[in-house]
Amino acid sequence: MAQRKSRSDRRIDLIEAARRAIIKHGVDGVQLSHVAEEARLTSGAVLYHYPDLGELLVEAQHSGMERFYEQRLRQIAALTDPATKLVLTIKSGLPTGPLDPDVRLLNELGGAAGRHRVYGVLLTSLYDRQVSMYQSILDTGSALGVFRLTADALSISRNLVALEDAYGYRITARHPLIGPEEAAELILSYARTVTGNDLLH
Amino acid sequence: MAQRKSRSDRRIDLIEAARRAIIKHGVDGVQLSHVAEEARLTSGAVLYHYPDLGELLVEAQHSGMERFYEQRLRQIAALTDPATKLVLTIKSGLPTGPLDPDVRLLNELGGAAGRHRVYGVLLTSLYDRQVSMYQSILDTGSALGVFRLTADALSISRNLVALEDAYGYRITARHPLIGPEEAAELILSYARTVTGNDLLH
DNA sequence: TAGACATTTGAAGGTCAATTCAAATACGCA
DNA sequence: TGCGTATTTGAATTGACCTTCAAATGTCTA
Repeated sequence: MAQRKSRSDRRIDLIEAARRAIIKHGVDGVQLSHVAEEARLTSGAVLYHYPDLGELLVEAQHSGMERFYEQRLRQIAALTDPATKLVLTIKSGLPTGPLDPDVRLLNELGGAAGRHRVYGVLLTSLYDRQVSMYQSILDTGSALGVFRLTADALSISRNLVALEDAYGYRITARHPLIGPEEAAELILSYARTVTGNDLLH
Repeated sequence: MAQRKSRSDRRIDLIEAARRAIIKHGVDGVQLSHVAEEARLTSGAVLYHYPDLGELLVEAQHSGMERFYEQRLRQIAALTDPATKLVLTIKSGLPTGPLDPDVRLLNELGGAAGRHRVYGVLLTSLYDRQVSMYQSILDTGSALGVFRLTADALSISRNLVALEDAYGYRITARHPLIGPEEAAELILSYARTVTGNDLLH
């Protein structure tokens, strides 16, 4: 028998198991048994904690997104220079490689968002928060005279997040010429143009 | 009984039916019965033409992509002015709204591309061709002195396609503030900066 | 240590989808 | 018109998954 765990501990395990299962089989392909296997439990045990698999999947996606977002915030929290901040933020939005689990998970949502309203809402809220993140960096840099923006900070931020997203897809799809470094360079090329800053790294 | 059709006609029908089914249920959620229903046939009839559902789905995605790409080429074929061409190309890469079937279909691939190599290859090849499309417009405009590029045409093209992709996702996910017009404006704002052209439309 | 309770298992059942195939049906062609 | 063949149906089989639940097992506490 698998190790017994408290309700809350087990739920955390199950959410992680669900994340792995989604990455392997897709939001619309995951089965109860996949999650059970990832968690090293039987289907019955999973059902005991989450009578509705759909709810577990939504929670898994939600927690995955939060983790991704908070990681990004944490990475720049200590920094002060807007240019350094911007460069690091761009890099933190890209997968480390085709197998990066966080980005893989987010990518699974792309298609599902069009079909399941919940996922659309989740994805939209993540996008908006990431935009705000960039916007505050750009505004600060602008106020300090480090950046000379060629367009409003909101539009630039929206484009920056959009670029991250798209290259995330390209990288997980294994584009032979575009990996994490190349993608970062492409986004930086945009960022340099619109900020008028060299953005050295 | 459903109308009898020739092998080739029925296969075309089935590919269209599969496209609709994928949009409704996702690549990993489609079932034989879904496709049969869309085609107004029984499962047996579908199996008679495509013994392997997986192959039908790949063909459906493939043909959907080709159609999307050729539509775009056709739209700009008659135009001569690079600026007009660029503007129209940008618009033709965006969905008409959250329900646009072509973009919905493509979006379904995003997640699957990380799991199924075939889909990754398909998606990558579409991306590369779209990049070439932009690149040729930029090169021409540059040669004519209409565009004054702030970076190499390849990088700009990659970013333009990336932006289209990403806003396609935002729109199908029903972002409350970003629709087809707003997305076009955002991409145009980038295009204006990097081409030094007003890109009026 | 014993009893109570929470968690997990494993088996049984029902449902649903894929698959197979013989029979029916419609079409092309002699 | 009638024969032969390609296409489609419908029913039967099989297998997979979900769901339920009684029993087993571990943990906590009195």
